[in-house]
Amino acid sequence: MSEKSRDLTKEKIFEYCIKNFAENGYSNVGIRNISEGTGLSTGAIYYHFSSKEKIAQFLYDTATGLILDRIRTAVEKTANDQEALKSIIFTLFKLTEEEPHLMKYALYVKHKDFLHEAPPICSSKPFEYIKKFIKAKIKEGVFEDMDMVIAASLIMGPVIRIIQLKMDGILKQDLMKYTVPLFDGIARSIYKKQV
Amino acid sequence: MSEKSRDLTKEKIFEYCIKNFAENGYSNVGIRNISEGTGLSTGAIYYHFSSKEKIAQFLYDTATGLILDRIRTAVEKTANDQEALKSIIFTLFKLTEEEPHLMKYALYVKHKDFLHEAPPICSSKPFEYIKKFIKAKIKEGVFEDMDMVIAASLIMGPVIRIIQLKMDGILKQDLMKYTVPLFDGIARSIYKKQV
DNA sequence: ATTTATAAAAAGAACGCTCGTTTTATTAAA
DNA sequence: TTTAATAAAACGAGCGTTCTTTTTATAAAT
Repeated sequence: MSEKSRDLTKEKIFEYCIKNFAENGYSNVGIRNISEGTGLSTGAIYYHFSSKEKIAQFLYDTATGLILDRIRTAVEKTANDQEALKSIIFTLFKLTEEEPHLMKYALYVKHKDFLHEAPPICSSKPFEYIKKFIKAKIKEGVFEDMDMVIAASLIMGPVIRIIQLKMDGILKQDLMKYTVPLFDGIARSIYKKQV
Repeated sequence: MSEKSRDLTKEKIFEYCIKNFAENGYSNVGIRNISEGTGLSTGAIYYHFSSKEKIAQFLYDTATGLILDRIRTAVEKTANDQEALKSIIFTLFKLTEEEPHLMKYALYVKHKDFLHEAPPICSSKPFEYIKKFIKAKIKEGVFEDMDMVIAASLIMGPVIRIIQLKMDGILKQDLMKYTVPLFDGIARSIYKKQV
């Protein structure tokens, strides 16, 4: 069979699983659920993934990869430092609105439960990228000189928190509207005072 | 049997479950695990809790109650506003160091997966209390006037984030040492400028 | 162009195991 | 003697996975 067919099937599994793992929890979604939801047989699923865990692994890699791509593209497009951080926040908010399942999977699903090799989400590709970004800004003197742990928490903490509020259904409004006020708040805590 | 005996058994189950649910995930801890871990039979467990879900419910109520108590006590002991927020942060950090399983259970375990009645953790007792606290401070003019969602995220986001870093094993150092620098950062973003 | 050979892909029944729970029996306390 | 508490075996359902069979696509041979 063609490569197209294989990719199509894998994509079907990806689509269904990322949605349902995030929504119902990894343990609450069985192979038979996936089978029903995708219209594939258990045999077909096991032909493409040697185990349920391998599906989760594939989801994890794909999801973190997609998020990283979006962030990197956003940063590379911006000219100045002030805009870069704002752009990261905006991108994450937009991604949450556009692909809530992707974001839910990346932030919520307890990967440690079933992915024994995977690092905790805070050490995943996108977060590592942002960490490097922060470190560079401190070195350049754009951000106040402070402990990396403190800086990373002050910057990403509020962003993740507000995303979770949205994903929990507490926040009904469009996340993107919060970009500027949240950025302003974060900026006060980390940007160097211009005396 | 005496009430003491009943409470002792319940406590044994509580101790074992809060530790293992947080560590291994609700679905990965079976009744037989609990039985082995506590030295009780499945019959004994089901005599005290009519279902596994009821255990989780009990853990949730107890854990959030304990955290709320600690926060409330801390706030009530402090005299001025500046100290109150710092005290909340310190208390949460201390609690993380002293009772990591309690904190892990409260922040990590996906309650929605099995507790269909329970609110998301951000709407639990401790968080509601802190929300009220923030709202009051804004009204009093201590905190800058801003959207509640923004304020809550700017304050609790970094705190939760740093706690998670510790619980993930990324942060090795004592959390309490981060109280002051983190508070200072948060303060810059929310306290009213004294012009 | 049609047939045939080969492997990829999918189907679906079956297996063994573990789960949450129930049942029945036994022990300890009042 | 009656009830609270524990023990342990048993039940049915559902799980992840494997196995065997059938279908489908691809390419070479006629």
